[in-house]
Amino acid sequence: MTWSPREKSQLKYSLHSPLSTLHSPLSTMVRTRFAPSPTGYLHIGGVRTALYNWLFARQHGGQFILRIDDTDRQRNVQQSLRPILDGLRWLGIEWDEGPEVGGPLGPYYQSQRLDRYRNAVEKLLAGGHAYYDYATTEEIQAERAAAEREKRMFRYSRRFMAETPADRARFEAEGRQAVVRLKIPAEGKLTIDDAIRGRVEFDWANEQDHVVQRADGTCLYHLANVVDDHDFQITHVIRAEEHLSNTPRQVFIVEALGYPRPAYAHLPLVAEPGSHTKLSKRKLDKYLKNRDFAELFEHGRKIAALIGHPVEADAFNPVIVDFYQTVGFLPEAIVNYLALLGWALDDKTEHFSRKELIESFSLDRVNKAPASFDPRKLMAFEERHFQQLPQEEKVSMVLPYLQKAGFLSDTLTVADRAKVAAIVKAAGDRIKIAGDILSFSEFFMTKPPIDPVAKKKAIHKPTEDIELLKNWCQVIPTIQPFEAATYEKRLHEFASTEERRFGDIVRLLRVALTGKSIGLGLYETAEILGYSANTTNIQLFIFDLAQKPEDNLPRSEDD
RNA sequence: GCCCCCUUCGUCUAGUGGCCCAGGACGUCGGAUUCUCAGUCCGAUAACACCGGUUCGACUCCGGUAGGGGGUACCA
Repeated sequence: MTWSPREKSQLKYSLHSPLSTLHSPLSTMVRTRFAPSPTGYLHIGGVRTALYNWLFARQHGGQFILRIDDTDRQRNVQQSLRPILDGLRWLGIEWDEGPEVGGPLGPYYQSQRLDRYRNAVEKLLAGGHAYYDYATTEEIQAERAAAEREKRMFRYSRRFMAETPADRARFEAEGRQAVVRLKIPAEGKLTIDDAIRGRVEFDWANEQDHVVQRADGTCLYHLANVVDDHDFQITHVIRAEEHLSNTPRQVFIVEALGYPRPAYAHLPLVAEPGSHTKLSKRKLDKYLKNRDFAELFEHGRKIAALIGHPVEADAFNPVIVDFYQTVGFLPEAIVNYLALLGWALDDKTEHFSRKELIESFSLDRVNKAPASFDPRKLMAFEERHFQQLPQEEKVSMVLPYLQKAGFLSDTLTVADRAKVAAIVKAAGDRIKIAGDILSFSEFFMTKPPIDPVAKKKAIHKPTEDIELLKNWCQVIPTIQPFEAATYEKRLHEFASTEERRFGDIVRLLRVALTGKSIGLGLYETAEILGYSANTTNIQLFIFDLAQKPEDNLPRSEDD
């Protein structure tokens, strides 16, 4: 069933009725959370979930909590957490409570809350909502296989359920060990009013007696999740759609424990480019076959290679946030793009500042269908946000890349900064990512390498071209002051006396000065390079032409 | 298999019964501008998954089908 926006917004308030009817200060409080498991990287889909939680909390003046789901991995948690914490901070998704921030309800690591879970299990057991089960894994598997053979749905027979101390003693005498299972009702329905999907109905008959505690006493995700959400007073559980099917068992635990039910909002998946399958970090090879994805990767790879960042590293992957941070994307652009991946304000507004997002975000305008990740559109947002940056900020963003690539030393001179500022200004919209500054390396080299293809394109007749360049070198000292405007004027005068097409001269000079066929405007290039580099680069080029005549044949028709 | 969710241009989306022979953005393709590239400007292209029903009228409501996705763990 679908809901009108009005119905939906009414739903928003009636949903978490246990809280809103309390008339306590809690009723107006919004608390959301993002609960990553420490995997060592921040997935772009995870960021979107975190972002929506954060936006929702900020909009309502509530709190955004970061909790670490490390029930499964005790080792290297801190190390695996680092990229996640750094990534979130870089994107400006700050948490009010959680790791490195603390908070009144800590600890914020599941691995440090085990006693809480144990208590909950006890309570479940005491209330008759769970039971000790002594079946072995093999026995369960056998039942499952039998069900499959008979083409009926598997449901555990509860053959080794122990509800009395006597039962327990009997099974234990056989050397069996107990897990704790949920005692799911045999029939009946469960309705969930999802803030995004509307009303969703489940049949208890389709649920399993899920295990909540292992034989060794450790507990499982769903139990921990529910207990933590309650302990942290989470009012709105906003998470990916993959959890929708798991919600019944969580609601079961919620009710069995007598907790108030939080509001649920299940977000559509972030899918692969051009598909509706969940975007995965592990399928880089597959995505690289997608032209747009490959282009983004390649763009980043070039930058990374120049700054000595390992491009074969696991985290160097456009599915992972680290990629964008490494090559110099703007957090604002990523946030803007991701906000729109599954949500829209209206039929035209696309460009949002963080503040605007906080003001206009709403759960009831979140879409239901999976949204595929479009590298191209992300890039478009990056371009737009970068364009709007003040010159000074562009310069500050770009400088570290020149330093990392070894074009500038760690201690910057005023002249360095001025030069970079001039390049950034002349580059205009050519710089889209901070790392793009590295495509203007010619300004930082005493002898820029000459691109053979560029050279071939610019050369017509080597001897005449050399002659032309020599003549131009005679003119250079007369360019006073040595600036773009005067350079342009002299060059036009020069072109008319030489009787060569202006475009040809420009092309030739560009290669002579920079070694490339593409670059900034020629006059600006000349000005930034300065008087001496102008003459020496041209002389080096002439030398190159004279040395390797075989390379300098005029290009043929089919070139 | 069973359960749940989803379905508007290639992609992100607007659309809450007549405003829609469907609007915006990215892309793509043309064209203009410039010394290259980027940008900018102008134009074009392209979608309501399908079948029934309800209604004077359906992208919008209902039913079904198909397709896609998720779940079904002593993973999270």
